[in-house]
Amino acid sequence: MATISDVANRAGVSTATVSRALNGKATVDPELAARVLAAAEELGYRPNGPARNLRKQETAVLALIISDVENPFFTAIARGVEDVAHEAGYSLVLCNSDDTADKERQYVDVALQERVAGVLLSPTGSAETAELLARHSTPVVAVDRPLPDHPSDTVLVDNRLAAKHATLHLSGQGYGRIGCLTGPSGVPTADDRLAGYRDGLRASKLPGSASLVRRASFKAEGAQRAAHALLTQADPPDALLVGNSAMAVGVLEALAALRLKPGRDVGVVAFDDAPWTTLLDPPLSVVAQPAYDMGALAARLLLDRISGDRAETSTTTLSAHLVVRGSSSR
Amino acid sequence: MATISDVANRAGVSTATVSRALNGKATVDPELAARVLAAAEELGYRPNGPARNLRKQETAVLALIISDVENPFFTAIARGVEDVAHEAGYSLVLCNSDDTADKERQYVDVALQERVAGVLLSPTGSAETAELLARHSTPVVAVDRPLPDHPSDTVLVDNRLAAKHATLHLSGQGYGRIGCLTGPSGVPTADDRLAGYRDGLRASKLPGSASLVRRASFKAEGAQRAAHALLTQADPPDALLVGNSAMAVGVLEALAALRLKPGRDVGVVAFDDAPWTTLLDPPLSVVAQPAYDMGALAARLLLDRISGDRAETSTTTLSAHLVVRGSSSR
DNA sequence: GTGAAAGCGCTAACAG
DNA sequence: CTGTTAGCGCTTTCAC
Repeated sequence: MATISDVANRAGVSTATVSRALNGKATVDPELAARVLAAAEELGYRPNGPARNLRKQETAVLALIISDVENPFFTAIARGVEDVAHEAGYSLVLCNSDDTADKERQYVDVALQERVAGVLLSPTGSAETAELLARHSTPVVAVDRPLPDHPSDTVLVDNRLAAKHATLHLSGQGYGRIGCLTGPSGVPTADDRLAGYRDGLRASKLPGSASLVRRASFKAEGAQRAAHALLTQADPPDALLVGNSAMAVGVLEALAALRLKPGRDVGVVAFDDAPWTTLLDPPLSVVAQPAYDMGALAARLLLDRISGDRAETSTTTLSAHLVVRGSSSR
Repeated sequence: MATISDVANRAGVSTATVSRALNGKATVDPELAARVLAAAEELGYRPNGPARNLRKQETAVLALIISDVENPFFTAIARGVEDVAHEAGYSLVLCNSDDTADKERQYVDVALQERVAGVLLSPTGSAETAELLARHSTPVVAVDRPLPDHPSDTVLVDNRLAAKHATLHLSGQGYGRIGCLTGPSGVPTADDRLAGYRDGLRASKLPGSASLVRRASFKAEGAQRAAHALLTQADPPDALLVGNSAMAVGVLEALAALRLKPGRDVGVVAFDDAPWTTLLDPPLSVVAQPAYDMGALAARLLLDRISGDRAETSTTTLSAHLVVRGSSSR
């Protein structure tokens, strides 16, 4: 592949001039600049990224490490990140941690090695990753979940409050035995939603009970089993607060299998909005999270930090809002 | 950040030895190797990726350029790619072209600059991109759509045949005026599905008519408008073949707004399976594409080509299969 | 088995 | 305004 000196030879100038011309530095004779541009074009010249990055000691790439590319919540975040990154001339490397501390550490490792300008992370909660990041000076912002132990810029949503509101809504609709299906213990979003659910129960003077709560992975399958167990036990719940939209699929399947109708038989509110929720009969009530905005904001914070504009770390908590549809009233 | 010579100093050896030790070359005194490893650990040393890439004239990263991270079909492909890439020690850079020739070219450009080992591309159809790729020697494999004009390794699905089967199925269920809602003209998958639909019509001796066909972007919104127009015209279709799952959402919304029930009033088959399709009443019949497998296969082809194992380019066409559910029978 | 030294392609002083 | 030159951090001959 053509190098800068090939271009220099062809244009009859030095490599320095080529570099200046190609990078749009002011001080280049227009005529020479034109010759350089022409030569570069003819040769199909592309600057060698690694060489440039090595020399400049910086890259124009951001890494985004999320737990699941197939989860619409995270892809919406990715969209937000990508739009502002792209706007600012940065590329985005997307990585899947699968919510695994090990894969997460591996990806953080390569991000560090490749000397990315910054990393956006939805942390699994592994202290090791946080440690790793803290030891190096690469700017980081945590999205959706905080980075354990080490303060960093963070963009969260107020899951606890949203869960409380959803629970109060259910209670207000006359459901008296509200259950909760949330994610794995230790995952902050899962724990916060559970806490908010308990807040809601308390505020509406409803009885809480361990038998009304189940945990599962944030996937459809586990949620289906958990919902089935919950609904077939003695004294089953008459409403369910569900941890995310993938789980909602499982819950709805379990309901259908038991010939229970959302709303009429069992009130349902799930976290995450999705385009298909309005197609159901009845449509699904949801807690909509501002995923795109979270991504965009996180990217902006990261870019600011990269350019050294801010010193103090900040935590921004966005609010989610309840969208009431048919599945949460009889 | 610590460099290789910091490590060398601390271990009391040369940088060459550090390099050899860290890369697991056989010929290093075990005792020295241990000292090197210890020093590297203590300093939190990470090899400088750009420097290494520059020196080795190669990188361990693959670029995947798709039109939409929020489209489950493409994320499933990404999953397949990522799993095999990761397995082979490669990282994946994911980029969104938004089905825009311009963004696509831009991303191909950075991929070329960063000297990625190879690129996987779901081409928009822009000849310019194909040209660009062909001029440089970076290995490429096209996924889901062929690269215009320039032969390359390609992984496709037989959209045409699948569309024909779906149409025949609809006709077999007694629908006599089958319509088709497909993607933008020029997008091969959209055109192939339309062609297959026409094949199906012909094979079942059903009348074709321009008034039964509409094009829209592969998104819900446009599809909703198009479906509404189709269904409110004189002599509306009694069944619809729909281009993808996002469009299906729009179509189903249009149907609901018109108080038309899928299956009973209008038969519906849509491309792409999705977890929520079984939650609908009636459940949605779909053409399921082997997206994950496409990604995995494409990645394997690319890896083979990178290691120079193959010379001839190949085109692999996978088949999609019809999943019959309630929306395509009365 | 180990070290010295060259050089990957580029940018940024520094001279002219 | 342009060219010469050094050097980013690493791997890899080439000597020893």
